[in-house]
Amino acid sequence: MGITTKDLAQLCGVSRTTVHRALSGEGRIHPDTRERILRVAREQDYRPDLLARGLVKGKTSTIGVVVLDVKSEYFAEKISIIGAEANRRGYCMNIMLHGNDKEMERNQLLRLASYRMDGIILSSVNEGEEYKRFLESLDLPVVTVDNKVADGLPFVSIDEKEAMKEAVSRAWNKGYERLVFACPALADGPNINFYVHLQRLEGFQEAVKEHGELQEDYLLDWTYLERVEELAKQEKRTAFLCTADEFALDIMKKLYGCGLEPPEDYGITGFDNIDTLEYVSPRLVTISNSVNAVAQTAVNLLFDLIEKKAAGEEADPGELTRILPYEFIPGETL
Amino acid sequence: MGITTKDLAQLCGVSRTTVHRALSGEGRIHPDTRERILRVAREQDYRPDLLARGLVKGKTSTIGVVVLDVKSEYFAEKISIIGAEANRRGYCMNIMLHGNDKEMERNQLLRLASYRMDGIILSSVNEGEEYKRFLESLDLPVVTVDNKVADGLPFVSIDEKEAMKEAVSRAWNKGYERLVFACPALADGPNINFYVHLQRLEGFQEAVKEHGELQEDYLLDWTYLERVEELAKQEKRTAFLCTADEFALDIMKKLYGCGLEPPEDYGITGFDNIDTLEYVSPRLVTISNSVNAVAQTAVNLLFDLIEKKAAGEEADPGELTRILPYEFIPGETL
DNA sequence: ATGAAAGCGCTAACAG
DNA sequence: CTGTTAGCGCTTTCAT
Repeated sequence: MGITTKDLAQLCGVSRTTVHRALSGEGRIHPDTRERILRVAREQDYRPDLLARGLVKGKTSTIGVVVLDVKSEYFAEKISIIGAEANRRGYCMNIMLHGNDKEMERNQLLRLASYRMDGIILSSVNEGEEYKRFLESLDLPVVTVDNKVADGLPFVSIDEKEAMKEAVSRAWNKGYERLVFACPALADGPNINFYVHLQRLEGFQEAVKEHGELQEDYLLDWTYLERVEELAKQEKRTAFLCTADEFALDIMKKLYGCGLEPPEDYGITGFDNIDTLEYVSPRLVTISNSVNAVAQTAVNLLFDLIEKKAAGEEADPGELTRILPYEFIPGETL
Repeated sequence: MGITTKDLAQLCGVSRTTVHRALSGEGRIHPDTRERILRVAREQDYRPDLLARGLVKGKTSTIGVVVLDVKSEYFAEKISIIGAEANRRGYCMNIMLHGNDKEMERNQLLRLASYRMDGIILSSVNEGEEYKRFLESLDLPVVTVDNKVADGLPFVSIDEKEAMKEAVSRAWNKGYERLVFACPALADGPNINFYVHLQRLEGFQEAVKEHGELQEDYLLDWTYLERVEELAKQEKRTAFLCTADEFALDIMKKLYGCGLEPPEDYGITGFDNIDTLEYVSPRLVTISNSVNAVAQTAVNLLFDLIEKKAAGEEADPGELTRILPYEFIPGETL
């Protein structure tokens, strides 16, 4: 490395402690010596070794963020917000990706813990009690988002189920007679935590039951595009309720190729309200999962927990789970 | 924290060194003691303190990545590739964002250096000799991408200029008589390093000169959408050459609202070939900046430099800059 | 107002 | 094969 406090001490003819006092601004020190030390430090381009500091302080003023990847606007947006808030509080953010790999996720978390992150925001692919214990063993605040790992862990999300139910109701009110639930992602299981998608599925099923005459159908694997034409061409007025905007866009693209367009020939809704929709016509009906609000809430919660932990307090279990409102985004496709 | 090697030593009735030997697998140690120590370590859920290890080793097996943000597919894709390669080599990746803030970028880099990252990949908003010296003062390998900071620094990119020239040529060959260079981003300067966009501008200007009869026009600030209708409706056949797909999409959207569509009413090309284009019709003509290749090359270069540095060797200056080929992506809008 | 000494948790050099 | 010692660079008592 470069120069150390020891070097500075020697250069200034003082002790390391005095150097530290000058640098940290804490403790009594003669203004002159302080200025002298600071000047020399600047001249010598002194930079504190954060590893050493973290080691002795037992904390790093850094929070970790572990997500699937960063390719989806969904995570990207979240990360921006978390990072901004962290910076505002004088913290740093450390992003790590797990790429849907359960073991990788574990390793990334272990690593972050071993680097003494002060807290972590996690979008997990794991779930269950065993994993919950693992997370707790890290012995630092972990706030989960997107996928629920287990009850009792800090968790921030929107009411996915209710959102899907509203989509069904709206389709029903528009006179659609047959609803197709499209979620190819569910075929990737059971290795991955599909909490979100499952919630949406549950919401769909419950809502369909409430409307007796409604027919239901499902597209639950990656060959889903092969069946959409057939489904859209049936007599009954059909709407596709997709659990992600991407699926909806792919279906629209496919059906466009077959000469079919919403809302005339079929109805379709997405989920997530990704930015791409701005450029797509007709405007896709979708549901905003309030990324900003979720991210902001999650990071605030994390800092609450960090402060509580630093103060030696226990977190209030009732405050750990926060379900935020979703927002229905109207469009032209239903 | 949790348990330390000291605790393990006590629990096993051996010295810390022996514990270390068991844990690291290095040095002579009796198989029985090793097994015993490893067992206890597992039982006690021992995890090495990476800060302490980094401190003594002087390296962390982690590389840093500093980019604008993570919202653009461009960075996201790069980050994925860099992360994958880092993991493959047993390294970790640490992502930090500067959000186009020059000071922030400096701070993020300082921080990474102070955490003893082994190397950094940087998409900078700074430039110039002074900043080059700053980067060098960090005393660790830094590979720059996207924006060139200064000559002599490791830099990976595509031939932006040549790409733009090809776009001009193609427009010319298609019979367009007037070319509009659209790059609102240039208005954000001069605080930011617009190397890429400037390169594209230069390419445009040079190419236009080579085709004498070609008329040229420029949209260089964020009010650009206000003028596109007027420009598109002129007599001469007009094509907009945009320095980013987003600008092109916005123009198309705007003109669509005016009843104008490419390629009948005007021509348009983008830059970057972002994923969103898949869902947009008509298919935008664009230029792929080979993100994957750039990222892969950059990360490989970085590891070369890291190894060279570890071996105490000097890097070959000739190998520092790598310009990769771009790819012209045909479509329906020109 | 300054300094000496101890310690964070780990690794490395050198003895035994 | 195992242990002792020292040190990474910083912070934190406790003296002076």
